Amino acid sequence: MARKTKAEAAATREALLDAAEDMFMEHGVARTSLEQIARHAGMTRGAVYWHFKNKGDMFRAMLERVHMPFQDLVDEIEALEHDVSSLEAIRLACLQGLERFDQNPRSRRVHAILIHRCEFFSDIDPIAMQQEIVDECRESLYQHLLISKEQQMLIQGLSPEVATDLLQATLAGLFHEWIRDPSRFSIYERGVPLVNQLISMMRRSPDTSETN
Amino acid sequence: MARKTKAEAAATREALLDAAEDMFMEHGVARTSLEQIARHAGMTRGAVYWHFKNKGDMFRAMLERVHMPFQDLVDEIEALEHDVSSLEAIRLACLQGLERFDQNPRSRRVHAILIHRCEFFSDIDPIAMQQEIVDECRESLYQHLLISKEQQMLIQGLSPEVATDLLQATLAGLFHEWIRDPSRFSIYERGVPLVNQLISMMRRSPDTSETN
DNA sequence: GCGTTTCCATACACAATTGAATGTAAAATA
DNA sequence: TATTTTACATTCAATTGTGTATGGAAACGC
Repeated sequence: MARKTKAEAAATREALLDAAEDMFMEHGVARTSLEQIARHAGMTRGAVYWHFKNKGDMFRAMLERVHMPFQDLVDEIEALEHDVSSLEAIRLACLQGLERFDQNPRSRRVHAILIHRCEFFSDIDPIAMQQEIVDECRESLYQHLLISKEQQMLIQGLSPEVATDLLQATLAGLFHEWIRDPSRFSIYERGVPLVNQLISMMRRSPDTSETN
Repeated sequence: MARKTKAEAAATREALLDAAEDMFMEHGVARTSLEQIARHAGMTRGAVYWHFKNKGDMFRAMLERVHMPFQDLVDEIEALEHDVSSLEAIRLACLQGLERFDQNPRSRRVHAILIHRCEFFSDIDPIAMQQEIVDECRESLYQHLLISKEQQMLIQGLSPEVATDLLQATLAGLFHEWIRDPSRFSIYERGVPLVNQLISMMRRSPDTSETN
């Protein structure tokens, strides 16, 4: 086989990852062989074993193409329109996140694979990967809700801990419900009223003069 | 091999399912062979193929041992202590469900397998199974929240649809967070304040005289 | 008590993957 | 331009899992 340009080689690498996404999504990770992936990309297993160590390595590379921490969303919001309360920043970051998922089919597909199309294999632990993502999001939420509490933005009797549990659970539940079959509804359209309703129920009304 | 008593045969069937749960949980469904399951139960594949058609059939049987619809919980609540509002019935049913999960290790394990330890295989579609469970729960919640709305139990501006989305998402999110690693926290201890807080935020306070 | 059925072990044939070894022609490099 | 890498394709050996067929002894029906 003729050697390819560096650019061409990079292109086949991407093509292999695209093919992997396709096959993983359609048949599940365990039930797709490297042969199937290679064929679907118009190559052979030789190409796969050149670019990746094995299926686990391929999976990892697939995930790295769409990684997007929640804190980055908050940072973007706070950088863009400053002078906004932390509770409002959270709300806007959530809405922004929903929009991203709604409009980035690759991110959607990869997350669907991570959650519903794979189990253990080789040295990859998808559950641990999900845990990492959730923990990062949760920690970010908690930090901002802690500030919200200090800023007297939360209704009385609502601790930042419970608020975090509530928001995180709601977002996770919505996400899981949606990712199970994204064609059923738009996560954005269902999520926006959900987030707004929840945040509004948690936000202290400014006129009342409650203490703590 | 000698023939066993009917009782003995039933016992080995249960033992095989127990072994399947163990191995599925530990290594994932795809990566455990029927040989491994049989060995772990102290038998051979002959026993497996006698009691079950194949791995998919075994999986289905495993699920049937722990099936528990949400509506049954509500029915139990309403049968036990009648004269309770539908919103309160939902709340109690949720708490009851949390307690069940907390105290039934088999149910916990099987659900963990369904959600995190399997993907497609043979004629089994785990995602569709999850969908069925969620849809049943969702429909039950919706019916009762519809009644709650008619009974003027919900705060103004909260539709039964959004209330359903909210409750279902929260429960699902909590459940997923917990099932990912049940040793991290007790779903009951975290869930009780979560459910109470959410329901209380949705419930209209009785003294005010809002309309609709 | 006798035939039949049941419950399971053993053995076999078959297919599917995997990792590695080898080949090769063009691109890089010097 | 000569040499060395690179980017794959092809082939091979080995493993693993599956479904089925067969056998045997004890339990069950009568």
